[in-house]
Amino acid sequence: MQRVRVRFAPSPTGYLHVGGARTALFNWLFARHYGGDFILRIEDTDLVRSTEESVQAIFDGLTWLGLDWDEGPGKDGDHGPYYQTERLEIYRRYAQELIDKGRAYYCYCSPEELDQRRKELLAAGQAPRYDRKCLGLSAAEVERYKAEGRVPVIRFKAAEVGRTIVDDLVRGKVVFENEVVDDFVIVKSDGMPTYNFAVVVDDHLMEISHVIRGEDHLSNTPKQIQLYEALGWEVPQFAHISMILGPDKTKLSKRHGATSVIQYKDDGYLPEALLNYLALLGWSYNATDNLFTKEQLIEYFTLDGVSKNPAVFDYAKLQWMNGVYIRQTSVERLTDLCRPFLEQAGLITRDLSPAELARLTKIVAEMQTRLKTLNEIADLTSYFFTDVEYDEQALKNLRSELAPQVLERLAADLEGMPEFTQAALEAEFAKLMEEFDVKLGKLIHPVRAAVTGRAVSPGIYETLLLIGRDEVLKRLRAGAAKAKELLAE
RNA sequence: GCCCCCAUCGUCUAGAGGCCUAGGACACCGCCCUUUCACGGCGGCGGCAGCGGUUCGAAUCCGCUUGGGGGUACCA
Repeated sequence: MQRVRVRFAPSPTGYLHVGGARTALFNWLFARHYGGDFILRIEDTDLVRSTEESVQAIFDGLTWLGLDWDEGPGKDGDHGPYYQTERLEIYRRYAQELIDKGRAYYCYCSPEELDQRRKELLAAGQAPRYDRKCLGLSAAEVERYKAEGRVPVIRFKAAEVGRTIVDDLVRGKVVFENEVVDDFVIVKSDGMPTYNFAVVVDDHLMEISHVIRGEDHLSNTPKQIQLYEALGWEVPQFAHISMILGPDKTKLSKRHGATSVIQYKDDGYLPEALLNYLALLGWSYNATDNLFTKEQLIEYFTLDGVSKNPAVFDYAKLQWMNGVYIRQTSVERLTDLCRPFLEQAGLITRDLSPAELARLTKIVAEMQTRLKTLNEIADLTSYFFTDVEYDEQALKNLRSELAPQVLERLAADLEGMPEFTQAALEAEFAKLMEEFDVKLGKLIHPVRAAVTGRAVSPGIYETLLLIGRDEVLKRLRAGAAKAKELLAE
């Protein structure tokens, strides 16, 4: 078997989309599995839509996911350059070769004219294919067009009979009648190659062995195969993976939720979680496993496991998986990951003293089983850093005859306690349980409400300890006052 | 319009003619654990799009219908 060389070839016209990331991932896994090369190529021939920021977004997204490339921008190999706009001379050469071979020709039809004729054909119920008006242009006609100031495109002279078969690794043999492919443009009037042309030239010159890409490219493949054949080149292996859909089964887009890889980072997803989830969209290893490390994915990934049906992006499952990875990671790393979110919420500062960091780490540890995404950390832990604000449920838990008594009594006892420890707290609550003759829960609910302003928090002892004695006393007394106030109403 | 792809629980999927009274995961619903919320454990709900074939036997093969997706650009 020849050396495996695959590529991810995005066009830099926006952020890195999760669909693109999934294509990159499959290519990357394929390369790593077979010990081949993963190449990154930037398809920036659309001068209008391509931007520098988008190129950076692609780098950032891939890097965040840990998808490193063996050749590409910033990593020169023997097959560069890796930006198509830097390869124009190459495309020009092969376009000329096709013209010389009689397999391509200049076309002076304007977009407006083409559009009109296309509409006419459509209206007549016919396939909207190019009518070859410019195929046999005489020298005089060419001169006339030039005099009119027309700038030509170059069209490929497609086969008119027979059929082109795409032998696809995931879909099997797909047959296209050649009569359905018309003389498509290979070089635009601005001198840029079109996608179908550049992709063939580059994939050949870069010695790509397998073209793994989205299913939206399947219909273009016969054009590309005809180009390979006209140029006398070997056709690579194709594998078209299905699309990623939104919950309404249409192509995934912004209105379905986040589609940008970096958006997931900003929303508090771990890269390994997104990676794992993406791997499962359209690929599976066996009937039972869902969780895979990157190493396992590399070991298990083959095209056999790729399914043909489109996959709906399931935010709920991604979220569950993110929770799994949050629980799996170390508290230290989790703390580091949470810090930017807490900083952004204004709950902590960028620089923390060792004591502050130690406390933060304990707080994060308490949240580890409660987080689905990192960005939840701020809301879940705000009362550890700021004054309490009672929410509705907390107010309810405070509104009882027992509450003020319990809170005041507890405050008094805690103040005089020799040690503020979990054991001491447990003993104290046990004592109060007897004194007030109530179950533990009856005690805890108002205390939690007073101390956190919430009905939900970590275990009460852990919470009290993390808030600290002085602050606890303050909050208990404030809570007692609030409770009385509520009763008076 | 024409061409191509796809079709198993709500979702991702296992299933490559008898192992399927269709398995797993997420979601959902119960129960257990429990000071709340999570986590965890246990259980439940729920599907082979329809119709015709082929076969002793079909989720699995074939055809049609229906539904969804993609392409049909001087976008990629």
